[in-house]
Amino acid sequence: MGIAERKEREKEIRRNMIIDAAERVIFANRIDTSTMDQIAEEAELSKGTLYLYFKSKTDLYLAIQDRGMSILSDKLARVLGEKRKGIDLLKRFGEVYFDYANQYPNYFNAEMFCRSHEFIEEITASELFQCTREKRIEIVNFLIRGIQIGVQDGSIRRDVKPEELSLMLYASLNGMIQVYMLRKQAERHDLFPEVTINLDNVVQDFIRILMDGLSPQSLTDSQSIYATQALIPS
Amino acid sequence: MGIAERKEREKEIRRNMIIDAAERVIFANRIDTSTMDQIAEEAELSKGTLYLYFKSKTDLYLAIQDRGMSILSDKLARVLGEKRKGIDLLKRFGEVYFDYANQYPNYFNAEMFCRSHEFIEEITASELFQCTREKRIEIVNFLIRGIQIGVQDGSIRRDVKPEELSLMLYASLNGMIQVYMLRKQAERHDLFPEVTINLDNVVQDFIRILMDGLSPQSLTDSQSIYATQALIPS
DNA sequence: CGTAAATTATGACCAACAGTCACTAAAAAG
DNA sequence: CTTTTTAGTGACTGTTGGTCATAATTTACG
Repeated sequence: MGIAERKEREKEIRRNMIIDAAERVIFANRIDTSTMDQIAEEAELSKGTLYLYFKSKTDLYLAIQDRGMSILSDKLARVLGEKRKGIDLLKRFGEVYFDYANQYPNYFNAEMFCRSHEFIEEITASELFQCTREKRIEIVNFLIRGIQIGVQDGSIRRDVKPEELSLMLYASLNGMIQVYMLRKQAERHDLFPEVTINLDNVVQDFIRILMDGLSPQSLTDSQSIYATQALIPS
Repeated sequence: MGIAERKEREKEIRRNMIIDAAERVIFANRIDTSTMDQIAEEAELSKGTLYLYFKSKTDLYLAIQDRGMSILSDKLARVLGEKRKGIDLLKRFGEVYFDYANQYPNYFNAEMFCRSHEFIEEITASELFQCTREKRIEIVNFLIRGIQIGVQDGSIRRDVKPEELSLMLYASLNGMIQVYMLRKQAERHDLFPEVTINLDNVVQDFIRILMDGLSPQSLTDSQSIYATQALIPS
């Protein structure tokens, strides 16, 4: 039975080599200007072989995204390990996500691309999509955990619903970073030099404003965001 | 010289008919599965003619996006006309943007698509892009105006920088609505039925949390988001 | 008018590219 | 050594964005 296992391993290695080649090609250009022929050449394989390992070009990009999600998930897991107040955990989550996007802009792009195509049949059907989806759920669960901790230790207002708030944090920060990345790119290309915003602080400041909105003291009763008290999971 | 003017008008009309046809085709499917041949047939013109009016398929989509931006800009201008406290203006801006996205999901999609391709040479070079860019700047200026009003009437904390905050509001809400739209779509297709978040409230709640973060009372001095006091434009 | 010039429209054609498949090569099984 | 299974190949196909020589229509002008 050793042969089957060895073959399995070899297949995995080859698969990863293809992804490596795809990253080299796609990250140097863009997904839409990279061709499967280029990737095949970079991988020193024929095009047909790529299709033995990936259903489509999109599927291959999904695999790239998946690598990114793994990295991000690991980083966030480490944060959750730090013993902090809930609100500080959330802040750190935000900062870590931002750092990640800066460190791996190409993975962040892949994430954005895949998400914007998320509900296209082709993608939803892919196994890889399911795989990434689980990672994303894991990430959201980290957030939820942080929120629960914050509600219990009193650093986060008690009227938030963890599931909803986690979505908000993820989605809004996502939008912020997206715009941040675009502007950074514009800066690099010297487009729109008339715009002079200190980009590097603006994401940080956004995180702080959001955290302020989540602090218990920010809230007068009349402003309570929810009509009914949320059930706080134990 | 009346002939030149009439021709100009006729050209404009034909141009708009092409955009109409393109909307019918693209909104019924998606940009990437719609072909120029389909659009040409829908417009009852030959494909070559489309290229007399638009440089490329993307350019045509840019024109569609532009329509959306006009609608949005008008809506926001109307809000600014209402006499309200600054913080309430911002809240209304957010709600109006959200309503807009619900009312014209296809235009919102176009906006997202075009923005994600914003710094590709082909797009930046287009006149249409410049046109839309001006509208977007206009929109951001509405926000800035609202923030300035709020700072002056005391409904918004004084330490925010209007230019940066406007970017934050736009970008983060954008991210929120993006995710909202995707989830809505998932709901419609009955994907992931295990996720049970009340989507319709989550955007509203997000806006409220953000507004809480912007209220003057939300801030203790030690939490001041900016190390140095921002210059408040008169 | 009628004819030349300019404008507008056409659709056959081209190049690029994702994806396929009949065939070959290599490895494993017997 | 032969058969069977698995892995890999690259010429080929269908589709599509975009082009261009040509045709139709409109305007200018003697």
